[in-house]
Amino acid sequence: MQHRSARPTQKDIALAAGVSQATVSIVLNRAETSAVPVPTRERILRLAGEIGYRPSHPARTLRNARTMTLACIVPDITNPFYPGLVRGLQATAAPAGYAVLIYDTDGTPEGERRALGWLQQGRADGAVGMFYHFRAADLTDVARGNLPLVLLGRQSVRRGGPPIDSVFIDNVAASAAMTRLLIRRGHRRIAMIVAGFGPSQVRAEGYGKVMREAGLAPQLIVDNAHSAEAGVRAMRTLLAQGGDRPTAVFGANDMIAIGAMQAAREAGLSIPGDVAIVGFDDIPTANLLGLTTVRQPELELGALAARTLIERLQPEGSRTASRSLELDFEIVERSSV
Amino acid sequence: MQHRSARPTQKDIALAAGVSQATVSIVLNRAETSAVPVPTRERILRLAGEIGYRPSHPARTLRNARTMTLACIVPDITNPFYPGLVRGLQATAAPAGYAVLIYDTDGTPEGERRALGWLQQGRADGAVGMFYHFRAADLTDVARGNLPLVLLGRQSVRRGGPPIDSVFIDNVAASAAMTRLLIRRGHRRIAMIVAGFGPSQVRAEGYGKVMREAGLAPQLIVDNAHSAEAGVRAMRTLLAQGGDRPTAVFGANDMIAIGAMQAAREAGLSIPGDVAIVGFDDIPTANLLGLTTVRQPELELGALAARTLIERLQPEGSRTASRSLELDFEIVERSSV
DNA sequence: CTGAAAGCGCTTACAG
DNA sequence: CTGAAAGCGCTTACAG
Repeated sequence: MQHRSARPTQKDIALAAGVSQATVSIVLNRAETSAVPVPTRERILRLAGEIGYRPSHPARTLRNARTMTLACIVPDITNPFYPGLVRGLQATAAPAGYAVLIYDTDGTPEGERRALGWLQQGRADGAVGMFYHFRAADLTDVARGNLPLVLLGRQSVRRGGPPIDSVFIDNVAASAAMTRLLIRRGHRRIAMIVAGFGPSQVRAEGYGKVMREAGLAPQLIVDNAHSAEAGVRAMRTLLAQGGDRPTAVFGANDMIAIGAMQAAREAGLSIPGDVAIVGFDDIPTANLLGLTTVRQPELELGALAARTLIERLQPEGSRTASRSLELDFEIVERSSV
Repeated sequence: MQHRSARPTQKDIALAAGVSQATVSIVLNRAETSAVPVPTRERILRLAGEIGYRPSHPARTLRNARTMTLACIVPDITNPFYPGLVRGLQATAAPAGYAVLIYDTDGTPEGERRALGWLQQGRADGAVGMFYHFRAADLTDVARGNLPLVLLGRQSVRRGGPPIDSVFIDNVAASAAMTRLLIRRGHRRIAMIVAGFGPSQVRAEGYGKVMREAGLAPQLIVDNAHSAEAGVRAMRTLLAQGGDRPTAVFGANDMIAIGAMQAAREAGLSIPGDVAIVGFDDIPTANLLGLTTVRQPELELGALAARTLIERLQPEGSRTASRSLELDFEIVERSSV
């Protein structure tokens, strides 16, 4: 009962059909009916069905040097931005025959290193990933192993080395636009809550630029995570400033912004009456909470990343130079401003 | 530049070190220093480092008949309940050397069939999954292929066949408890919004039982998804009932409940003043929206599923009978009641 | 038209 | 102490 009924192989079919294993392989894989006489062909197909034959994925992988698997490397799968990305990725990958391997790096250098180690073992044919702690240069090793990489977020142009593509929205422009919106609404004391790494960096850049251009003093609160908890902590710090506290707070992502909203409400403040709060990403919750934010088209980003990766995996795919693919963002105004 | 620098293999190291490939394998894999003389050993290890050797995962998989991969099959990764589960799964799987493959079935029979097909190709050593359309009996084929399965949700006891484990909370008891809470708060007209499949079924059972015991008439609104959109649609239907409309609405999961909240607010109703709303799962957003709900410990469920699977994959693991592992739920009261 | 053979990169008995 | 060989399950030239 607990017995391992070994999975049937082509050899088993060949034995039953009285042909060679190679013939079985040909019948099962090649469309051209020409080679094998129809009766033999049909006998083989019938037996394969009866016996419950399934091709061995590991064997095919070794033989064909293709895993038919794409890896997706994310810092935190529980941040709702990423499941949307994964879904877009998978929706494009699955019809093309690719499975999706997920690595949650937890946003740590060790996690990212571990993910790269696995990639280098040939677990996937390509990867799309968001790295906080590695730059394109660090990733060249991986890409050199003939493993196409699509990075989320813009990358500096590299010369030489294997192509590394990227898909992204213009984070600097988006956070600049959001900052301008706040200024237009009359805000002068605008703080931004960021983490010291990852997407926070470019987003802080757009914010800082616009603030200085407007003659306003940027106020960055740096926490160590892109989470709601980080937002709560930072917001409490801001509120402790008393009378000088900002009238508007920009979270580097929606999770941070939502945490900030929570902390503001706990402190008895109304949004946007006492303080305006905005975020970045447009995760589903943002809509429910009325959070004004920057919409990133995560499904499209995932789908585009998958398409780019799959193109690279075509025979001629490695010929073209690195591509930087930019999608449009959108400022979504809701009730939190 | 675009050249494929083929990945180095044990053969390359052997060539450089002047030993056989088998010796390289032994040095790289076996702890016992005994067999190979220290200088040879060190030379091999040094060369392996210099040459940038990484074991080929596909080759190991074929040879060892183990993929070191666990599959996770979910109906909708964008439902925030599942990323938490995935995270718990991965946090336990990764240290044990297992990668996690994600399949989003979209809750459709085709999606589930495709996932099972992939499993049968030997892409993973085991799987934890939530199936809407297949029952344990349908899954026996997969399990018979010596692929351990951990189902999310209680399964009817099966006799014979390979063991299929399950991890779950008592959904019937949980929805019964939630329904009792609403009754205790004085509600009499309590409706439940469900999908016609998946976890909705057992949850509707607990609700119906308690309602009838209390002499109240159950009112089930059946939609075809466990999404916020489904909640919006169903809530609009309920509100169209006018004066007889329910004073409390129970969503079969939090997404549905959140949709219902949205529709209620759009209709100008206050929560819980005009209508109480409760959900099921306790996704992160529930906390932010003040939704009273049933807490499922998703991280623990994921971790427990991973541990159960990994135990099954041990040499003696297939000996024990099927296990049904129940975790405790918790009613989390917030402001929506 | 079909079979025998090589080989993908490993691990593991088995010889010497 | 180390090498030669077999084999995991496939695919693909290459012979006949």
